[in-house]
Parts: sequence; C-alpha cells; structure tokens
Amino acid sequence: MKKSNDARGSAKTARGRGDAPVKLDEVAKAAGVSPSTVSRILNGTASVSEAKKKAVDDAIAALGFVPNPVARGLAGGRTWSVGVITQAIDSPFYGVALRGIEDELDPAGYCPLFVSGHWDAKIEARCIDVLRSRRVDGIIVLTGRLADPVLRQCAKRIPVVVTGRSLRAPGLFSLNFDNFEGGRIATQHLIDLGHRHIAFISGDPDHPDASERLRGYRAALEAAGIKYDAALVVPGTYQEISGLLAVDTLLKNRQRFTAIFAANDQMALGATLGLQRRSLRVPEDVSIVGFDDLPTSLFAIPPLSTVHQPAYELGRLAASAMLQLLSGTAPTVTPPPPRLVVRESVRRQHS
Amino acid sequence: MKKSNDARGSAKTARGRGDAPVKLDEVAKAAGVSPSTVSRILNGTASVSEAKKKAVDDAIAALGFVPNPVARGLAGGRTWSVGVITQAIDSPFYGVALRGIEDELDPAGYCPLFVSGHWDAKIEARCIDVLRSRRVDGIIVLTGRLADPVLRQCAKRIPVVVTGRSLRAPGLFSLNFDNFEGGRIATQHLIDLGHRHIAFISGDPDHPDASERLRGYRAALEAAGIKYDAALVVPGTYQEISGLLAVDTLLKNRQRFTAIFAANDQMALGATLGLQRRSLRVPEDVSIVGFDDLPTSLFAIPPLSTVHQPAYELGRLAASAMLQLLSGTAPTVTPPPPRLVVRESVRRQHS
DNA sequence: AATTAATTTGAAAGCGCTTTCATGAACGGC
DNA sequence: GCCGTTCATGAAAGCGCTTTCAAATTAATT
Repeated sequence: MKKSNDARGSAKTARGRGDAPVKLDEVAKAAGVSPSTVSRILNGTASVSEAKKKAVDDAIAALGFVPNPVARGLAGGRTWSVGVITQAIDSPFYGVALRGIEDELDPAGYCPLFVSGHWDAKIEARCIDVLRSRRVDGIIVLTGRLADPVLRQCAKRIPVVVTGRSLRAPGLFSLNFDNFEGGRIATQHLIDLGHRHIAFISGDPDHPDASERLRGYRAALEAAGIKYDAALVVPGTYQEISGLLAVDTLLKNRQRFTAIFAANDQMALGATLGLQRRSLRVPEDVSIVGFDDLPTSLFAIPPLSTVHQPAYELGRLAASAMLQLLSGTAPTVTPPPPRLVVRESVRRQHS
Repeated sequence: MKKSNDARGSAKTARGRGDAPVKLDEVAKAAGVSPSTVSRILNGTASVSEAKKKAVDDAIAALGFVPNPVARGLAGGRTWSVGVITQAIDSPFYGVALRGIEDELDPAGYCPLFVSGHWDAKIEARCIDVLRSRRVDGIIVLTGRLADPVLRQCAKRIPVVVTGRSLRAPGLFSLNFDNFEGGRIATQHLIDLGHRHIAFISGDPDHPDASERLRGYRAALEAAGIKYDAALVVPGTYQEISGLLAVDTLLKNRQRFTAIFAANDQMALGATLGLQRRSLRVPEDVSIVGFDDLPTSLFAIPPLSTVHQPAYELGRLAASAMLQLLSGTAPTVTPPPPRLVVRESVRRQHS
C-alpha cells in the first residue's frame, strides 16, 4: 500500500513539527514559485531574482523544509555523503581520525559513511564497491592495503583522498604523514640521551608507514655513527601483544639494549609490560619511545614518550581535501610535521 | 547536462565490469520479464514462478547487477541503512560495539551510518533528525542522554534499539547491561579479598549506568556489613584524568583505603597513575578494579582486573535486535551477564 | 463443464528532487 | 526604435527503483 502523507499524519495537522516531512513543491507553492526555482536556490545552480530568493528562503524557514537527501541523490547524482574506508572502526588510532573527518564534513553538509577494510585489500575493494553502489560523492581511504593502481583507477570515476601514501593522479589527493622523519626523531632522541643499543620493534612490514619508520630509525643510527644491528630489529604486528612478544624474543636472544623504539604506541605498551614481566623497569633499565601518541599513552605507566601523530588533524585535513576536490579546486592541505612528545618512559643513559 | 550511460562508458563495451552500473530494467530485458517481476524477486514481495525466478537470477548473475540503494530508498522507503548514534566515534569502549554492529548488519545487507552524539541530548536530537532525513530504516542508540520520552516518540515512526536503559514501548527495544550486578561483583571481589576500605570512583552521575554501578557497590558493601562511607566515593567523568584527580582528592582528604573500584577502566588507569605518582604501588599498596574490560586494559601495568562488558557482543545483539524489529518480529535477544576478569591489579588484604 | 476464487504478471504511476528545454522579459547596440 | 542577446523562470522529463491496479492465467468448487 502506498503511503500517503495523510496516512502517516497523526492528530496534529499543523506542519513543520516533524510529522510528514515538508516537500520541495510545498515550499514552491508557499513561495509562489516553481519547484525548479526552489531547487536552484537550494543548490545555487542558477541566478534567481532577489525577491524570489527571499520568498523561498522565508518559506523554507517557515515550513522547516529539509531536502530529502535520498531524492537528491537519485535526481542529482550527489548524495552529500562521502565514504570513508578505515581499517577497523574500533582502532584507537584511526578512531580519532574518523572524528576529525566527521567534524570537518558535518558543517559542509556532508555525512561520512564509515566502512572497515580490516587491512585486507580484497575487503577494501569490496568496500569501494559498496560505497560506490551507495553513490557516495567521494571516498577517503585511510592508509589500507589497496594497490596504488586500484586507487588511481577508482579516482577516475570518483574523487579519492588517501592517507599514508604519496600518489599523484587526476581526481586523487594523497596526504602522507612523514613517517620517516618521525622514526628519525624518535631514534635521534634516544641517541641524544646517550643510548647506543636501541632495539626497534617494527610494524607490519606490509604497511608502507612501518618501513618508513624503520628507515628513519636506520637513518638516525647512521647519522650518529652507530652500526645497524639487524638482531635488534624485531618484527611486530602493531598490536600490543606483539610488543610483549618482541621483548621476549630480544631477551631470549640475549641481546643487549638500553632502549626500545616501537613503531607504534600499542606495541610500546606491550613491550613495557613484557619488560616488567622480566623485572626490567621502564625507564630505569630500559627507555621506550612509541609512535602515534594515542590518547591512552598519556596515562600509561610510565606515561609514554612518543612521536605525536595528529590523527584528528589528519582526519580533518583529509576531509578538507575531499571537500576541495568535491568543489573542483585542487586541495592545498599539507600534513603537519612529526613532533616528539617527551614523557617519562625515557631516561638518560650513563655509559 | 544529463549524464547518459553512454557518456560515461569508456572504451570497454562489455558490461558488468564496473563501468556504468547495470540497471534493473536491463536485467528484466535480459530475463525476458517485466521490471516488476525482477523487483518482486529482489524483495521477495510476491510469489513468482520458478522458471522466471531462475531466469532472473541468472540474468542478475550474468550482468553483475547490484540494485541502486538510493533509488530503492526513494521508491520503496527502505534505504537498507540503519543509523547508529554513538557518543564519540573514537571512544575506546563504543568503538568495539560499533564493530559488532557493523559485523552483524553487513551480512543482512544493511549498512550502518554512524553519528556522534557527544553525550549531549541536543546533539543527539539533531543526530536523530539527520538520520531520519537520510531515511535510515532504523536507529540504534548507544546509551546517550536522550530523554526516554523522546526515544519513545521517535520509536513511533521508526524502529529504535537503545542500549543502557530498560524501556518498553512499541517499536522500541532496549538492551541493558546489568550494571548493578557488575558493580556488585566487582566490589564483592574486593571484599572477598579482605578489603574493607574500598573507595569508589564514580562515573558521570548523569549516566544511568554510572549510578547503577554505584548502587552495586553499595549493595555489596551492605551485604558484607560494611558501612557505606560517602567520603570514599569520588565523582569522576569516565575519563582517565578524572581517575587521577580522584586519587588526589582521596589522598588529600587523608582517606584510608586499601582498594579502589573505578566505574570504568579509563578512570582505573588514571587512578593507577595517580597512585604511582604518590609512590603507592598497585596492587601492593592499593588494589584496583575497573569496569568495561577495554582491549588495552589487558596490557596496562599491572594488567587490570575489571568487569568484562562484552561491548562487541552488545553491538551485535543490538544490531540483531534491530534486524528483528525491521523484519517485524519481536526481538528475543538478552544481554550476557557481567563477568569479572581477574588480573594483576588486585591482591589479598591481610588485616 | 461452468463459474468463481486464487495466483502470477506487466503497465504505469509515482518516490522527491534536479536539470534540460523552451519561453518571455529585460537589455544593449546601431 | 528594431533585433539579436542575456537572464530569469516554469513545465516537463527523468534518476532507478517499488508498488498499485488490473488483466491474464491457473486452480478450485459445485
């Protein structure tokens, strides 16, 4: 049975209170113009006389009209929504970025559609299909495993903003945090404190940012004339448990080290726990530096020194770039530089 | 300029590869039936002869047809999306719940639309407007501050599932975790360990779950014949920093306590840090129990004993209830009972 | 076997908006 | 002061589906 406005209408006959939604043609009637004119005013697609514009604006306000995004999507092709491929909706790091995206998109009238890629190129590809089928106006990809050409291809049909890579292609904008420099300053900091035996717990080697951070680590060592020792580099998965395991590995192999640089905070926290399990104290026995500056790292014990990665800001910037892409202008945003946050997990090494 | 399929079509003329999307009427043509029939098969809205059903299914598979949700939304009123009002997209606790919702909704062909209410009834109300204007088929509210009547009212027009309360209304299903019992068993555990002076860091009193946990705390004390001491109850905000501050308050007021029960893990972690700052060790000097069992709590130092709140499961259940609501059946899900996870932040108190 | 009820099917009318197209009005140039 | 322009405006045609309605087919009933 077809629903009619009246069918839904409750006792209240007065409109604009949230009952059956007001429609565009009602606004048109109220303002004494055609629906086309109302639409034009709504979208700014053509010039309209001042008088009519005012009449329409008044009618919109009076009736409390809100355009139906679904209908707009069908008719106009814009859904006023942008898809966001995050890796895990519950990731402590990306969560903050999502918030940034949300905050930036909202005032522009756009609405984010979050989907999780679970660090799997196949799933991410499916996410893109889902988002495209939902007719999002653009797609923001937070890092992820999708091959560059796939993204380039995708950008041909729909604006794409991607973080964590440096790509240049039409319709595509990439926003890369300087992971190399981040890795470098973290390591440099430990070196400055007198550490010479610095272990590195690396991230998932499939992530480009993980290898960049490793590169930064090596660059800092090299610059300080410290020989790179592969035995001090332990692979991790970016999860807490792998940090703990990495410490076990290091200790089992009887490696000598006075400091650890973990490629993210979660592993740094795991490593701290691992050390504690072996009765090694942080920072008295081992200094630790992380990467990301998660909100919780400030309250870790001890509070963790880490490379601040402005996830919220990055989210905003990505969204802002998307907005620019959508409006036809070339994005001009640049990511903020890495910054070290020194807290209590490090200590000077007296040699 | 109107976009036509041909205008978009690239060199490839072969269809079904992702170029211009295949439309329903093409499927109909290919299968030799009317669009109505295809639609009926898609939606199962009427019985169709086996022969035609097969022909259509084949055509759909062959062409790789995916119905356009936007058009479906306009025509049918269902958008196959459900709105989710979370409080902060980056909350460590709700994040996991969102994941559960996503995982449950996805196989059913629904897609979540996350919006953040920021613990503000006004904003939450606006979220509802946004979601309704986006024509979501249902709304899941994760706790939040919205007044019960508002939700009841909302449920009159659209299915609603809400967590963190016990409400009964047509079109509404509520899924409440037993916070009272959670608070009780946490406190009981400390009592069982010989603690008699147990401080409580409460959550934001505006949250019903916060007061429930407090009630559980009092009930356990009472059952054990321990007098409730208001001076041992310090208000918090559910954030780490407030746990730290609470410890300061307690210490400044020269309260005697050998254990702390914090109304959530974040505050428990903050409290741990606060104690450490005053050279009090956990659990040697003070035992701590939290609430929520955040993923990170397992890796806290020391690993935190806490009341496990199955956020992921709760998310799934909420989504599952929504699915049932949408299919017209009364939801039958029941939340899992609270469970205490004992780790290393507690120790027996020898009096 | 004849008539009625139940079932399957297609044509066509929307859903609420955007956009094209054509019209009429105001405009400037010679 | 006449004619080609530009500009503002409305009518109407969709966007890609769902759903009603009625026609056509089949099954059931006496």
